[in-house]
Amino acid sequence: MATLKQIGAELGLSAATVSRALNGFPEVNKQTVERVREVADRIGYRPNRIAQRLVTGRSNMVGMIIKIRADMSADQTFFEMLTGLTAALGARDVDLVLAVDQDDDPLQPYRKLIERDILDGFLLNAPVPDDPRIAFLREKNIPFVMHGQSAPDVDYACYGIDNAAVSEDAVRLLSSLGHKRIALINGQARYTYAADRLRGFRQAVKAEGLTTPDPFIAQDAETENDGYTKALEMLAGRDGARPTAFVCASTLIAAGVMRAAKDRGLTVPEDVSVIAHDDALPQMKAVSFEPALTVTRAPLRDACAPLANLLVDLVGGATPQQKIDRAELIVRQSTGPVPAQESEPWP
Amino acid sequence: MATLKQIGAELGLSAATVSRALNGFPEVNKQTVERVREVADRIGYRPNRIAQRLVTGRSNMVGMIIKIRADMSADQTFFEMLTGLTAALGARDVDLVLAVDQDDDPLQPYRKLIERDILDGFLLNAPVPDDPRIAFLREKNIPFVMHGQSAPDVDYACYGIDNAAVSEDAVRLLSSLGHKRIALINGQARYTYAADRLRGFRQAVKAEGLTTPDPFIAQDAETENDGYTKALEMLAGRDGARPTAFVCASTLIAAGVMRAAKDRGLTVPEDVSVIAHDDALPQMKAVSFEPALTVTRAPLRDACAPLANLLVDLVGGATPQQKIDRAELIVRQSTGPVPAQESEPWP
DNA sequence: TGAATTATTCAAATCGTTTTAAATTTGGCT
DNA sequence: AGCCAAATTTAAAACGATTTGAATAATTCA
Repeated sequence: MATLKQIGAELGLSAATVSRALNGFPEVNKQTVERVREVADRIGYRPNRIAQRLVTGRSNMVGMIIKIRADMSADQTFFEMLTGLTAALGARDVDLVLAVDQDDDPLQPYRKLIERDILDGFLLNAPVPDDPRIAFLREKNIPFVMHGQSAPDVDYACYGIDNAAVSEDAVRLLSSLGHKRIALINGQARYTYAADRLRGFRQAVKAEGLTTPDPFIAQDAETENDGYTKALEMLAGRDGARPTAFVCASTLIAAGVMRAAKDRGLTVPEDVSVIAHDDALPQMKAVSFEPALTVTRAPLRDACAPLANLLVDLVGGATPQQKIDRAELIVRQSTGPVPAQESEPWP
Repeated sequence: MATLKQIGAELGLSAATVSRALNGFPEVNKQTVERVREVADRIGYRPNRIAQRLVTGRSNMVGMIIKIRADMSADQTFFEMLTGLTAALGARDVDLVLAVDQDDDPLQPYRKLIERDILDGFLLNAPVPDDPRIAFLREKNIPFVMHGQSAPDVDYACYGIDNAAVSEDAVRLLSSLGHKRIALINGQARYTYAADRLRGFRQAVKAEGLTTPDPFIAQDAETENDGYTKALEMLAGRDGARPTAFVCASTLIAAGVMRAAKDRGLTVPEDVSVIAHDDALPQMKAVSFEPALTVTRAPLRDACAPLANLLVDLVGGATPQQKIDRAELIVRQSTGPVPAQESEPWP
């Protein structure tokens, strides 16, 4: 392996000058920079990361803990994030070290990795209210960036979408189409994102002068089948009134809802409108639904670069920044005007 | 952070002696070792990995590339392996760096990580015949361990199970129960493991004096639904004869096969016997099948420690070792004697 | 007791880079 | 020529561990 010293020897320069030349310091003679670059290229010089890290005190590695659910099912979103994050971090010359959370104690894997003492920071995801990881990492003074946020106003670095607005946009659209009976099939209630969606939903429903009775708000839906069974139940109705519109936590759930509608002999969007939040996962494309699905869209992949950059900057000494984007509302064919005979609010 | 020098200063010793004391060198006075240990414990000394790595030339990190399928679906087995591998590697003080294979070129992610020059070796999985990664890594002289093997006899480090024997055991069991019409629903044909299973199946069928016509050998089954549809097809029979037994690549596929049998009005094991290979994934437990599933069992989790140890040893200079274990045959209730009226070979 | 071992310990080099402080060269100006 | 400032380069220290070769202390043997 080529070293700075070797390059220096070849050119009659010191390692220090070579280092500066390659790192673009302004005080190096332009011709010298040229010559150094040329030799470095020729012999294929690559800086020794370890040496670099020893002296800078940074490792250029960040960690991420994967939380595996009790049933060990693989999280579809995980690969999407993993792909995007390794690419975004790689662009800034940072590597991702993964570990798995298999304990009951959510902090244990962080402790283990911190003890190793080779990571510059952590990427956190799936925040819950009062997430214990935040206090823990903060106390240890270890940089981290959260995907999403554990509460509406936080002062740690985070990036995510406005989940309350996601529901609000959906409800407003449906209300403008005349819908008065809007159901929600929400995700895992323990996560903050779901709490935010629920809050936004309730607020928007109220703001539109409507109500949604509890039986028509479902929590903890995950699979297509969850969407199917919950929608089937809801479509049985109450006192002869059934929801005319569904707000779904994911396109997967929306698929289940649409299947339920079909099984009940209802068509979308003539009888029932369906809108979902779309993480833009490759395997569940909203456009290829029949009819094409109206969504609030915020590709998970788009979060990767901001998260990576936020973290790398933070490690570099920047101050923690919060960034909350708004999901895009894309109206397609799964939402339509409320059917005339169903345009009354809940009895 | 505590350093060797600090400990030495406190005890009036040189850093060199402290280093040796902590690393158990024999030439250090026992009392000295005691005193050093005591101080190190008290101030919570942890060796600086980076410094250690600079001088030893090792990084104590190994890489693994995750291949994501075209549909981006998460591989169920991946999390199981990831969990076990991080634990097994961690026990030997090694970290796992992950990257994602998203290119058409299977070598690209390896190139990128190698270029980074921070990894001691690689863990490979899902070998295919003539796997290009082998020649590539070998040429670059980078240690690696394969989970499974790309061909029957190889000279690189690997650990796996005897996949030909898996099928042979299954066929032999079924044959001993009188079955003459045995079907195979195999996994992804492009992988070596599936080729081995097919080879073992054909050999065993022949050895038992039987045949299995091509329509009753299915390839590329992955999901429960694949198992369902392929079994449904096969159970329609040929010239009035249907398979009396199924050998399945996974418990998931077996679940589909059993559903298909049920839909055809057949009961397991009275009308149809089902045997599967069981990777012992937590979400698809063979014992909780109705009836409990007969399997060849080789927990994926059990492969993690051998793989980790093989690789760490290899990095440490050991010679590449091949280890092939035999899966355990566990007879439960899903296999039984062939029904009397179906005990004839294919017409 | 003195010499020869043996058991401990130490100073210094090493790994390859970055960075500080000092030294050298260059150029401009009087 | 002489002097000052700017431009460029260098030597050396630093990061924190391991390891080599040498030095010192403790023991053994004659």
